Amino acid sequence: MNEQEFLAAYDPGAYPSVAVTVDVVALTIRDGALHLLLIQRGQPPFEGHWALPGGFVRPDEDLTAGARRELAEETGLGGVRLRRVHLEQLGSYGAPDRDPRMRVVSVAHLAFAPDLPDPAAGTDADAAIWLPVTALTSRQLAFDHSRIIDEGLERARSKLEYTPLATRFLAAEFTISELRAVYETVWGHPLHAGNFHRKVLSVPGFVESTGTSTERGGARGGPRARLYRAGDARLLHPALLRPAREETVR
Amino acid sequence: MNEQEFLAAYDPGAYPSVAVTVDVVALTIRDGALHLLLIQRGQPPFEGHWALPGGFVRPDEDLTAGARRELAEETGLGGVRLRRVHLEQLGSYGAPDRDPRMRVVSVAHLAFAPDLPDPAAGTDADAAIWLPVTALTSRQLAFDHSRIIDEGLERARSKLEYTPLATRFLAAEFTISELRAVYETVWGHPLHAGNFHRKVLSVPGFVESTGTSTERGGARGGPRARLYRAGDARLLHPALLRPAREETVR
DNA sequence: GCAATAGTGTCTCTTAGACAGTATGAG
DNA sequence: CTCATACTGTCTAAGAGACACTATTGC
Repeated sequence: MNEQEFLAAYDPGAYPSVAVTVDVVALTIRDGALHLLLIQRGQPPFEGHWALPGGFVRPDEDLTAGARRELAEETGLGGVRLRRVHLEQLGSYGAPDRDPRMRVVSVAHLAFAPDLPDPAAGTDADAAIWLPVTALTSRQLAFDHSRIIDEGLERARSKLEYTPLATRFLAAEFTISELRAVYETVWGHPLHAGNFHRKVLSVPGFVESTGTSTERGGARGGPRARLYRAGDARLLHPALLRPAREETVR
Repeated sequence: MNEQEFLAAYDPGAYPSVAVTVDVVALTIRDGALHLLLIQRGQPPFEGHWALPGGFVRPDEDLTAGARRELAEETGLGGVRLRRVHLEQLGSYGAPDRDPRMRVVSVAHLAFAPDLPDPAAGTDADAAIWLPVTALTSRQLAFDHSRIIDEGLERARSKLEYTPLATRFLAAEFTISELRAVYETVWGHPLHAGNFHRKVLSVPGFVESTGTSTERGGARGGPRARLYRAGDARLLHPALLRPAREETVR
């Protein structure tokens, strides 16, 4: 914020120009597994590789608005269903050599979506799919998207601890078991059903009862479950902490 | 990531160009109060207003490297002392109208520094000061820096809960009381000395004993305090949670 | 009937926090 | 001496997690 800016006011070419993109790590749960929205690149560089949905931020749109637009384009979603998707900024990635063509700073976002239909092919011809995150290791991802995804997944795991955002993976009404399945899927390990149940109901504002129950019991038997919807809490207190593993702490 | 990019590979003028700056919310503790590094702008827009230190990211530097460079320029720091400063990315701010001259996306960073000398006037002629954060309300800040500072302060308060970064506000060796003063200053309310003491020592890897003590007791009497240095933990487990206030949760 | 599930009760261990108490050392 | 401070002991309440148990449903 010095002379350079002053000059820039009169000569827009005097500042170092950078391309800014928005990318989205969009997560959903399908068939009991965590899935990630990816597109297959149709052009070089990284032609044929998988990449995060994203694109250049437009002149008149905010960063988060750009991310929401990109998500809408790739999923074919709109209106109410898109509004149920949680979207937050994840971080910016701007290593000078991350794109071989030019200096690109990517503002990555993180999205939590309820189970969505298969992506409609967007305005562009790139193939888009929901890919299980367990299948990621064998894929060659474009740019530094592998790292962005890693940080997005860790953010997601962490967010489930202290926010009620797990409900964003579910329909408007859900059972405690379905909510538990979200935690188990995102955290990757089983939880104790009874303790989880009591814990969720004890956190103020996490869920509120609808007064109704499911029409049927579980697929393999069991009583009908009560239905809940998301409560008004924005933070969980006390939080639902993952069991701490020593290796993550040091 | 579509045709536009493909074109851009051949015509660097085809993508929407944006200026990218790095700004730094640099915090330190002086005289028992939390201080923030600000510079006074010498040019329009917002001439005479206070602003965060920052500037354009250079073509061959990473975002965080740019933030560290800006911090070094404004504080006159270098070498070992700069390396003791904690620096992390806070978030990016890119509302289309945040800078009246052109589209600017700012990648904000958050820095925790031990008590530093008064800023040397940097390469530019802008005045730089450490301002107590309590004095911020009466100041007109440039751009959206007021919001960036708010989010930086909240991030700082939150980070003290689950990371050992409070030690970054202190010298390499410190007493438990000094550490408690950091928490009290950043969180803005007093803590129980005895319980804090026991809690800090019980968290694995938070602090480790140096085996030495201070030369003198406190200014108003009392025994000499043992000295500690930062331990090897990167996360505190269990965390030191702020007492939850209902209004922050809803 | 059998097996799986929803939901509740109870016990133990850990932790947070309130409070008290002792030793030390500056003024 | 006085008093603030460093540090420790003890008690209580809350919460996490293990385990057990009942009731309900699909097959």
